[in-house]
Amino acid sequence: MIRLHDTMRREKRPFAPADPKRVTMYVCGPTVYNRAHIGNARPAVVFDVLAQLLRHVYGEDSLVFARNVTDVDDKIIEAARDEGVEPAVVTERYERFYDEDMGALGVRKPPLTPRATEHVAEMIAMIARLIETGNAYEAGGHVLFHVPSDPDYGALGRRDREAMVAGARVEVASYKKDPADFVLWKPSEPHVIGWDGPWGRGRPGWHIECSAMIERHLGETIDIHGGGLDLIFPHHENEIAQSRCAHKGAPLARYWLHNGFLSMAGSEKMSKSLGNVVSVGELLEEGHKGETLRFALLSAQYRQPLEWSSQLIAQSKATLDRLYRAAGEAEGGEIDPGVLDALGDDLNTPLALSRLSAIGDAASLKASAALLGLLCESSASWFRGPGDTRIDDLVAARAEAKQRRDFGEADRIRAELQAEGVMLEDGPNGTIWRRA
RNA sequence: GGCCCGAUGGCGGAGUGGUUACGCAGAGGACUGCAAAUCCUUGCACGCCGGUUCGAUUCCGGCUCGGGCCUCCA
Repeated sequence: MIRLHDTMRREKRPFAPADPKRVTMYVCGPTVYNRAHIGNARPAVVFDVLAQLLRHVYGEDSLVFARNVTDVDDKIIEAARDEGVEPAVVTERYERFYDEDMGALGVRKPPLTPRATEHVAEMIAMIARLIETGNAYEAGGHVLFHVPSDPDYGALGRRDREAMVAGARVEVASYKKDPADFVLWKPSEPHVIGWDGPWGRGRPGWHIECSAMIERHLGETIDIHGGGLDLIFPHHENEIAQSRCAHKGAPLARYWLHNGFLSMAGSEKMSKSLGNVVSVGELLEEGHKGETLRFALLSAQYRQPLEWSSQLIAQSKATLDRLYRAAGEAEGGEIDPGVLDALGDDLNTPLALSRLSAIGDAASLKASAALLGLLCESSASWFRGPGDTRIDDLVAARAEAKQRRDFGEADRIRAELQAEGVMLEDGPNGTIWRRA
């Protein structure tokens, strides 16, 4: 049984898909205008684990999982202009980086990764419907969603209109009927990327992208919608309003999941604008393995805050080393019920990780860890990477020295290897080496 | 200002109305030529003040501190 925390109800409740043969999940993906930082990786990893769990419970082919790519956006337009290239050059480059970085973290690419630019027709159709239903209006070349037309607006973030208006820190555009109204379609100047629509040449607003792509690929009401905590308002709130109003009141999602944030040692949230970010690419270049980073991201339950630090990485590496030793090259085990239970309880990954330590059978350990996307490579490649005959030769020379009880020479070789990060372990079947 | 979340040992982090995980690091021991690895043992905690209770780290209230959202943001 799976229980999930639903942001809409602020409680954990049993998960029951509308159709167990077709479990639908949508997660907000990246806006591709720069490299992903480690905080961006948290939802990718977390929902990857959830996807694996759902596949395990409902069957490999029962999960319909989409993660969008936002490839039209003002940040992208800006980045492209700065570089003097077409937006597609920017988006293609960073989409590829995103796939590489997430791949390094063991994130399986979702079966559906719809791009916004390939769904403009669907967005236009949905906007037109919203105008027909009286939930949207055209003004000053823009099309805006009229928030007061939706009495249920604000349920996800528990926010009333007064609060939204009172707290608004933005200047309200003059063409808005209501300060809370948000853009569905905005005009594009001639030199800016745009599409010809019923309201002139323009481009879609951010929120309508997700609503339209969900409708197209998953349906009107989906089982799970995920994303970061900061998307609750306004992004998810607006998605909900658009979709509900376009679908005669049908709710957009049955369960809303939101991951908590990563912070840097300095305490504040990691964000691009604060500049306290560390990109996944940088961490990999520093020599950290993707799996170590993945383990670190899973060391706290997904809704809890997690402080990112070099110590966290080191602890994760040390723990993984021990697990890889225990797992060895075993194969074909059964998934441990304790691990399954822990994951089923709102994705309690730290508890699942602790259960891993208690598993005695190596094959079962490996199978259970695989559910978390861990211990997926062979123990040998984890510790040694590509073979190295020079090290093998030195190890053999040391074995010879030990044979003639020349421990001075043996220790000298060991120290030499240690200096370059190669650790030796003498066992009953000879010496094995590994990289630190 | 409004709304929301968190506070557990040296570090990470679960969980629970009463006997308090697990991992990392540390200490002691076994093993080893010495190490490493492994195994055994071990020390260390539930922010503050009230309340409810036979009993609270766990429930309730207040406080302090930290964080998030209210603008693009995972």
